[in-house]
Amino acid sequence: MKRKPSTEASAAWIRLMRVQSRVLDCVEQDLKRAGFPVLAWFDALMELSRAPNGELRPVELEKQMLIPQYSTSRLIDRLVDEGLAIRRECKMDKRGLFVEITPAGRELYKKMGSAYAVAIEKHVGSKLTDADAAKLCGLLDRLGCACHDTPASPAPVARDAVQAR
Amino acid sequence: MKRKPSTEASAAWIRLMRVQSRVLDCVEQDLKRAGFPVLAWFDALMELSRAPNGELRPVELEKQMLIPQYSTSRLIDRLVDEGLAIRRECKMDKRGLFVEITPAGRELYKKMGSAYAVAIEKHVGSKLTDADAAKLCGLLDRLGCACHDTPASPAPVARDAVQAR
DNA sequence: AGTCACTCGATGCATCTGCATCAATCTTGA
DNA sequence: TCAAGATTGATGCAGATGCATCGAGTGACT
Repeated sequence: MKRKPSTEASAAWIRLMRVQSRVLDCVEQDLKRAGFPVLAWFDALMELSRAPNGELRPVELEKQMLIPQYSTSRLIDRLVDEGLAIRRECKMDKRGLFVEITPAGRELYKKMGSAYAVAIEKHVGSKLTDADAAKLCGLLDRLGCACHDTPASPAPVARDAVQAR
Repeated sequence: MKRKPSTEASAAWIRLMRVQSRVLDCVEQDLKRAGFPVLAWFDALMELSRAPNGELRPVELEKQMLIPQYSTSRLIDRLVDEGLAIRRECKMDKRGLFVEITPAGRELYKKMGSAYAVAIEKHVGSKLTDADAAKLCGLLDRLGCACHDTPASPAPVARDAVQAR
């Protein structure tokens, strides 16, 4: 019944953990050295700037980013503190609110996007052929069926939220 | 000019982040539900129990686990607090010390190992053939090497040469 | 020997995270 | 209509993490 994991499966697990940890670290360090905030901020700004009117309910942001509710709440706190977003009243549901990206937020999003693209190319793109990257995608998808991203996406950088731990 | 990452590379990056986050979460939750501590403890106990005499210098542990120095120091604190390891004097180098796994540590390592193996099989092994797992290993390995620090980036600050650990 | 640069491990501090819980509001159903 | 329950977002608290720095010890060079 409970077959032991094969050596191949174990090896894949170990590499999955180690390689992502290392690659994430490299990318985050590159961005940090360039004076940018953590990737989670970028993800949030991306979701907001894609949303109609540049605004979202926190609960929507939470679903997009796959992070816990309290985490969303505090992320919004920080974005608001930095003037990258504002909280707006939600008239339809007085429990809730809207978070709207500010011009400063859009500007940071844009600049960060370029640096991010460079970092991804440096730490991922340059090490794999497109065909191998596609193969890697296929294999990874089988491990986590929750990633329905269209590879045919025309966007330059990550068009989907990048999970920052 | 900075070449943009291909869509394939971006997709691979996104999946690498999301899938590992998700799989790690699944495995950690399985272990937590069974009453075990976090995986970092297991990793440490594994390194210790593999080492000759069941003891290692913190600096060695740090290299094996790829975590920062202070993180190692505090992980050892917790292991010692739980009676899973002890700190021993190091006569060869009075700056340093040895960390030695205790019988309780070995026992936890063993029990946790079984649960861990089941979880890996469930969340990784069962989803890939051995051949595919091997292919995945090969692709991931190519991402793992050398994150060399090129200060060639046009970014503002290029201060410390922080090496990713 | 004396100096200087370096390694090893610990720790103070600020921040971040996970967990539990809260108040306010909405929805449901009798 | 009103009570019961669910949903939304915030927060107090404990523990974890990142960063910088410290003190002790080592090793090399003069």
